[in-house]
Amino acid sequence: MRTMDTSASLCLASKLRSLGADAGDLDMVLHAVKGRARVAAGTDVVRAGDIVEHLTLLIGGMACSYKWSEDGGRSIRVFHHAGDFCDLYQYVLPECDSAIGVQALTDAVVAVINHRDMDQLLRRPKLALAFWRATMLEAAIYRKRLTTASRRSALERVSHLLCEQLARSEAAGIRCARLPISQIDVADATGISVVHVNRTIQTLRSLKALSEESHLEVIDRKLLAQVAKFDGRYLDMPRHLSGWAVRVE
Amino acid sequence: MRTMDTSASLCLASKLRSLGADAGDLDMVLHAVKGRARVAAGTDVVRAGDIVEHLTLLIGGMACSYKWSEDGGRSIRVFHHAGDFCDLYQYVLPECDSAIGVQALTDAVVAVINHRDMDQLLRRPKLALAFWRATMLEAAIYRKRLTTASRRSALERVSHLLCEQLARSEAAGIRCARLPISQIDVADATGISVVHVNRTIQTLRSLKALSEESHLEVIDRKLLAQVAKFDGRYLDMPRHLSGWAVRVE
DNA sequence: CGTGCTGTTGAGGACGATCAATGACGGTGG
DNA sequence: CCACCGTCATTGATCGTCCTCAACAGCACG
Repeated sequence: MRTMDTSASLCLASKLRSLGADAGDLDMVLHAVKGRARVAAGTDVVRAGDIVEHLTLLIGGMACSYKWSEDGGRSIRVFHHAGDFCDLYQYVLPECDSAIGVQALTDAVVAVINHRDMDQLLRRPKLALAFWRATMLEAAIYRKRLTTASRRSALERVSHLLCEQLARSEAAGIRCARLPISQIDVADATGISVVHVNRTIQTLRSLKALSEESHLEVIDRKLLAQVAKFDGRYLDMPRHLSGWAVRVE
Repeated sequence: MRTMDTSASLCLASKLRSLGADAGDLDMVLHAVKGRARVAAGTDVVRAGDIVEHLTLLIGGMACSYKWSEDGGRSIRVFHHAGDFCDLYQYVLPECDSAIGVQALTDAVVAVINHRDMDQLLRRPKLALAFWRATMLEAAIYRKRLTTASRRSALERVSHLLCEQLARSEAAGIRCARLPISQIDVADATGISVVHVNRTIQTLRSLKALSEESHLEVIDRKLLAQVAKFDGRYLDMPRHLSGWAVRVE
């Protein structure tokens, strides 16, 4: 394994294993992963509009997929955590939605898998299913957000978003209550105005769910989850597949 | 082909072909399709909570996937048209989200493919990719709706929903301006209150985009698409893959 | 020491939810 | 045939959430 360091193979391996891949599968994937690189916070990992010939893999740090809407606003579709594939959809549906960009929220580490190599990897049925599941997991996130987005109050939406990111960053092995997300990011991800996001966050602070500091730091996860009506099971699929112990909150 | 009639094999075949499957793939799939059945409008095709051992295929008619939310309201996640798989996610992610039901909106015809047979089908790489793409197409719908849901006005959301269903029913080979959807369905799908959906539809009627009758009938697609800021390209992926001519509106 | 970005606060107003009632229509049983 | 019921569509009135505009404070940056 010259092309990958330990942390990289660790986060990718645990992810794929949890999706049902076996040891042989993992080995093939790790051999296909190329071009590890550092990206500074705030810069684009995948530029909107580029035609990509490879799949981008987020090894470390946090990023977001966004799109510019007609009216000039940025809309964030989803956040990415260590181990996530940033543009799997580009491989599955080439030429579709190439206007999506991926931006690093923190200093990040990325790697790539060429689409040509993906073709080979998918000849392994279990691996194909694992990749399929990865996209389904993302779809489950969209579905969940869809119901929360159109039906719930700003307080619920914001706290649900925070719960989701916290749960996912934990699933990626990072246990940190502070999220590297600005209030503007929250606004762009929820569709709520920045001003109202600010007031909402202040409400969460007064409830003692978030810290008083100006960055986003969760101090009472249980309360936050309660406010958000957060039920993380929709993210737990990997745990089920891999037969891990059910999480005890 | 004893198990399927012409229309059934037609709609399924054209769908899979557009997703990249070849003739041999199609043949295998058609052999795996079993148990064709009629379902009356209003009844459940897939009962919420049931553990299904097969994949349900909508051959004819229209249906919707819905879920009961905590507060007793019904939330519609997505509408299904002829040729759609109703519960592909159940195969990919067993035990996840089994609380989703599928209800027929019109008299419908359904068939099934056993999960065991799916395992066999997926050994064919092209077919696996085709199924993967089918779920990605659904995910694209969720993504699109996510941005419209959280950012746009009721008028845009409702008209966008109508445009989407019209485009999809046309993609399924049905060219009919009348949609078999009640205002309640629209409300449950958009997250807007029934009362406000009604007022919104009246606005669309006064704009001459919808007919004056009490059912939903589109009389000016162009205007509706304009109001909705509808760009159907996110649904056009099958056309791209199959190299079909680009649709001329 | 300006410049730009993020966070914060205030005031006014629009959009859409909610509650409540009524109408239209088809089906069902008398 | 008609009274009754359930479902869906429609209308009015009130009210709350959240958007918009506008201004300012803190902080990092050159």
